[in-house]
Formats: sequence, structure tokens, C-alpha cells
Amino acid sequence: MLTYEEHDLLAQVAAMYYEQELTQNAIAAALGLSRVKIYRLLKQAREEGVIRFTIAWPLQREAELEQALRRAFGLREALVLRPGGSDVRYALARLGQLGARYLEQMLHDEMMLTVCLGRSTYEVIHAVQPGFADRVNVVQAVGSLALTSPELDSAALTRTLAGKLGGVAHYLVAPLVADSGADAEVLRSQRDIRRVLELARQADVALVGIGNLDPETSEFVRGGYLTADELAGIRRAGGVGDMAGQIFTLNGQADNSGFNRRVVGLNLTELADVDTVMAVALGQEKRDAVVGALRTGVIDVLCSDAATVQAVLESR
Amino acid sequence: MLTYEEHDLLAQVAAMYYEQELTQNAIAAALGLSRVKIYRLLKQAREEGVIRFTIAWPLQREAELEQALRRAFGLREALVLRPGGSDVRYALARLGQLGARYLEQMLHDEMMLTVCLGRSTYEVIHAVQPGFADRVNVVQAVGSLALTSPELDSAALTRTLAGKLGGVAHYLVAPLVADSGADAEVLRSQRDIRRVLELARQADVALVGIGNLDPETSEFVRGGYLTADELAGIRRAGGVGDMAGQIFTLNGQADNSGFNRRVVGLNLTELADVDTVMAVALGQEKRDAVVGALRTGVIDVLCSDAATVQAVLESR
DNA sequence: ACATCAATTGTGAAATTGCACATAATATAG
DNA sequence: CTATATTATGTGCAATTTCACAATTGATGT
Repeated sequence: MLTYEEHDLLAQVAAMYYEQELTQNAIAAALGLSRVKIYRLLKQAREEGVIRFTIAWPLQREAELEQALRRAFGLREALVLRPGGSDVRYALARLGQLGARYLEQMLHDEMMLTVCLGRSTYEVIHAVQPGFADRVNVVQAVGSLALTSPELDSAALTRTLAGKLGGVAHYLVAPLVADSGADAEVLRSQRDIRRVLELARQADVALVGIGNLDPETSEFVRGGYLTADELAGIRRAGGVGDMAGQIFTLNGQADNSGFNRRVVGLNLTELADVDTVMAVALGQEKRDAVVGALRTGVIDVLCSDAATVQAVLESR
Repeated sequence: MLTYEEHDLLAQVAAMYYEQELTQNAIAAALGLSRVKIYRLLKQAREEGVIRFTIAWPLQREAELEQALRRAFGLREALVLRPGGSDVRYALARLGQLGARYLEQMLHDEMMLTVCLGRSTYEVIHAVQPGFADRVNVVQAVGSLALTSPELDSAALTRTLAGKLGGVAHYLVAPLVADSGADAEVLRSQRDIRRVLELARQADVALVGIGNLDPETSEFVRGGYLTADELAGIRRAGGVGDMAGQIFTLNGQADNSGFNRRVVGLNLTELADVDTVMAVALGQEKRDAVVGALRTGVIDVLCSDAATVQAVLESR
């Protein structure tokens, strides 16, 4: 952690370098420090986030696709990002920014948000700008998962978002997937977990990602919560995707293999009761997952890009 | 103006350079462009504001001084910045950031702000982050002045702030100081000016700076609106500072030399009627001006730094 | 007091960037 | 169609930045 004086120095050096565009030599001379020292302070300022780079992506939207999507699935709102020339990596960052702008519009003091896990959710949360609204609290909607990228887990996202919005983080201290439905029941009945789930149910806004059950990349399989065979079975039985760890079919029915009962978190019915459920998803490979997710009736606002939405609309 | 594709490219290059920390050569290779081209795109991205540098100054506040100040002058809120080691230039930037954070908290959709002129106001406005609230409109509270730095004029500030907040800018198309009180009356009676002043009176928040009547730097003298002798006379008669072009004494009484009547803009009484008047001032040389300003009873929220506030509290 | 380790600071050379100038491409007027 | 201006692109070199490594400082235990 930085002391006040360290923080102040880092900020000053960063201002001189990035805002005033002085050279490191000039800054060193002005402050009576060596040039290398300035280099190191700048490096530290970047690492500590004292200086942040904000990129204004062009966030044009596709009004016709948005309307078509709203009508096709009875959505309250659709946000469809116009494609950019940039590669997928940036498409997600841009989508996150678009989602964040929308989310920010909804924020007001003393609000309660609930978040799940995943890359898309991560991007939205990272694009949210702190500031205006006050004491926006965040509840973890689902248990934790030891992911390949730990910063994508729901607990990490809850912490990040609550920190940005100056609110309290409520953690759901449980694994995302219990060994059996009965075990999950036991977990859910614990005082602390029950309390947090109750808070999550009362949230004003839920932020969810949509996963497709790709056997290659599934974190459920990778983490040993499901065998490849079990996943294949679920897919044969019609499972096409998941939201908040809850698997559903192309028709938007909850999967009945028993997996969903092993998940500690809001189920689809509870999620549907949340005032505003905002889902974020990107990629044509998620077409069926997105269609199924939309048909569950859980989603109020979908945030996606033109290619994905086109695929979704054409698949019916 | 940038096209969508240009903007997208600038954003992508900026992301690769500043976020991913790739070299210009690596970016050039990845995008099939020359290195100089990347250099120029980066330059353009900075100029166009596609990439912005945000510095997180340490914004600790002095709670005791704040409380003392609130009590001494019956303020609704006081924001007192803890001093940093950096020079005055950055002190103002930091103060601006502190003021901006407070201002942002107050924003809500369809709000109406009104702004005056000056360096402090400029810094606050430049630190405001766009985003959350929508259609926040901005009215110019006082006429324009040909300042040494044109970007500090009330019209420029009105434009900048309205642009950031996605609202409409209402310009007061008049000089700040008319040649006589009668002339000012004529200006104020013009349809367009009357309309804008009426809007300004109804603003939810007014942002004002506090000027001291320093004969060396006074923009009134420099611009020829007052002779050095007239200013000296006003000072002998007790004038210690101005807000929104309105001069007041150490006791907080409006100056009665006739200058105030020549100003086209909200007067002190009208300003006092605005719901929240936020004043920003920095520098011990402004001590008497700040004391007088506080005693006018116009100010609801004062934003300043520890050294200035200490001087103010000790001067009584 | 001295050895040992960690953290900080400085040196110099390689990598990267900035920019003046040259050149090519494109637009505009006659 | 040519002449001319305007704009965009590339080259080469100087300035700047980065970073590995060396030197120094400082803390800690013996």
C-alpha cells in the first residue's frame, strides 16, 4: 500500500510525463531526482493504477438489430455493438464499455447489484467508472470457482465492483458447484450463505454472462465438477448453455440432469425475479446458448455485438 | 471529426500501446502498417482524446479543518484538501479533482448547472468525468471576458461541461462587464440574455471561483474594464474579492461603487437563491477574498486546501 | 564490529520513439 | 491535361526510454 506522500509523488511524476509531456530527464531535473528514478516511478504509477489509460472506443450501436432482437424475444432493452475492425480481444473490451455505460445509467445511491462470473462480466465491471452514485452495494450471486483466471471469479468481481462504486461487498463463501444436490442444499442452508442469497434475490440489477457448454473450454470440466462424459450427456439431453452456473436447453428450459441443483447461487427462477437482469455475451459460437438464454425469460437487457445477434436472429 | 473506422483504429492502436504495452514496431507488424504511421496514430489518439490519461491524485481531506470551517461560516459542506508536496500547479489540479468528485455525486438526470469563469472552475470542470447522469444542462451564469487564457472564459467552460455531461449548453452572449450600469441594464433586457439569466437563476448547482482584486493580475484591469486607479478606489472602499464578477467587502457586503451593476450575470442575491453554490478557491493570498465570500452567505459548499483554510480561520 | 541479505540507486548500452526532411499520392484550379 | 497545392507516407538519425547489471546503502543477526 502506498503512503500519502508516495502516492502524491507518483501522481505528480505521472502528470508531468503523461499530461504535460515532459521528458523523464526534464522531470528528473525539476524534482532533483535521477532519470532512472523517474522511469521507475512511472512504472510504479502504472502498476499501482495511479495513472490509468482510458480508451474511448467508438460505441455505435445497431438500432435495427436492437429492435429486431427486442421484438423477437420480448426484451426490455437490447444493446448491439456495431462491429469494429479490431480483433476479438478488443471486441470484448468494447462490449464491456457499452455494457458499463448502460449499467452506469441505472445506478443510483443505495442500490444493490449482484454479479456472477466470467470474462464478459469482468469486462463490464472493469469498464465501469466510479464516482457519481454512492454506496452501491454488490452481492455475489453464485459461489466461487477456481478458474484458470482467478480475477474472473464471482468473488473477485464482487470485490472489484463494490470497490469502484464505494459500496459494501457481500461474499457468498461457498464453492460454485457442490458434490451433490444434497450437499448444495446443506451449503445453501448455512446462515451466512442464506443471508447473502437472500440479499442477492433482492438486488435491483443482476449482471450475468452466458456460457456455452463447450467441452474444450468448460471450466466445469476443467475444474473437475463434471466429467467430459457427464457434460456430453447433458448436451445430448439438450443443454446448450448456462447463466450463473444454471444450465438450460435451446428452448429455455432448465436442465434436469441434477447439475443445476448442485450449484450454490441464484437459480433461474430467482434470477428472473430480479428487477433488471443484464446479460452480456459475445461470439457466434455462443449462438445456441444465447438463444436458449433469451428463451428462459430471465433476461431483461442483452448486450452483444452485431455478428452474434445476427446469428441468433437467423438461427430461428 | 473522426469517422467510425478512424476512431476504431485509433482506439485499437492506443489500446495496444498503452494497455498491452506493445512497441510501436510490434503494433505496426500486427496491423500491417509502418511504424511512423503508428506513431502518428498514437499522436492523433492523444490529441483527439481517444486515449485519456487519468491521474488518481491522493485526495485525502482534513476533517477537523472542514468541521471548523463549516461551523465558523455556517456552510453546508466544506472540502479541505490535505496538502501534497507538489507545486501549486498540481495543487489546483488536485483541488479540481476533489471538487469534481463532489459535484459528480450531486448530478442527476435533467439537472441544470450554471458556471462562471476562472482557473479553479476550469480545473473542476476538467476533472469531471462524463458518464452516469444524462442530459445535465449547463447555463453560462455570467457574460464573456477576453481572458489571457481563453479556455478559462465562462462560455468555454459552459461548452466543455455541457459536452462532457451530454447536455445542452446555454450561452450568455454578452460581455461580462458593460461600459456603464445603464448599458448593462440594456444588455440584460435583451430577450436572449434575459432568457439565459432566467435559466441560470433556476439552476440546481452553481459553480463559482473566488477572485481577489490583485491589481497586478486583475483581468478587469488587464481587459480595460477598470483602470488601476478605479480598482485602487474600490479596494480603499473595502472591496476584497469577487465571485461571478460581483465585488464584495471583507464583511460580505456587495461593493457599491457601481461596478457590480455593470456586470452582466447573476448578482449575489440571485446567486444566493441557487440551491447549491459551490465555490472553489486556493491560495493564501486569497485569504481576505475567501473570508468576504463566505460572509456574503452565498456559498453552500467551499472547496479549498488546508493552507488557505487555515489562513482563513486564523484571520478572524 | 562484521558478515549477510534485501532494497535502493546509478551506469551504460540496446531498444524504442520522436521528428525533420524527402518523396509519393491525391486533390484542385486553370 | 497540366500545374500547383495539399495531404499522406517513408527514411534516417537524434533523442529518449528501457533494462540488465553493478554499486551502494541500510537493516539485521551473530
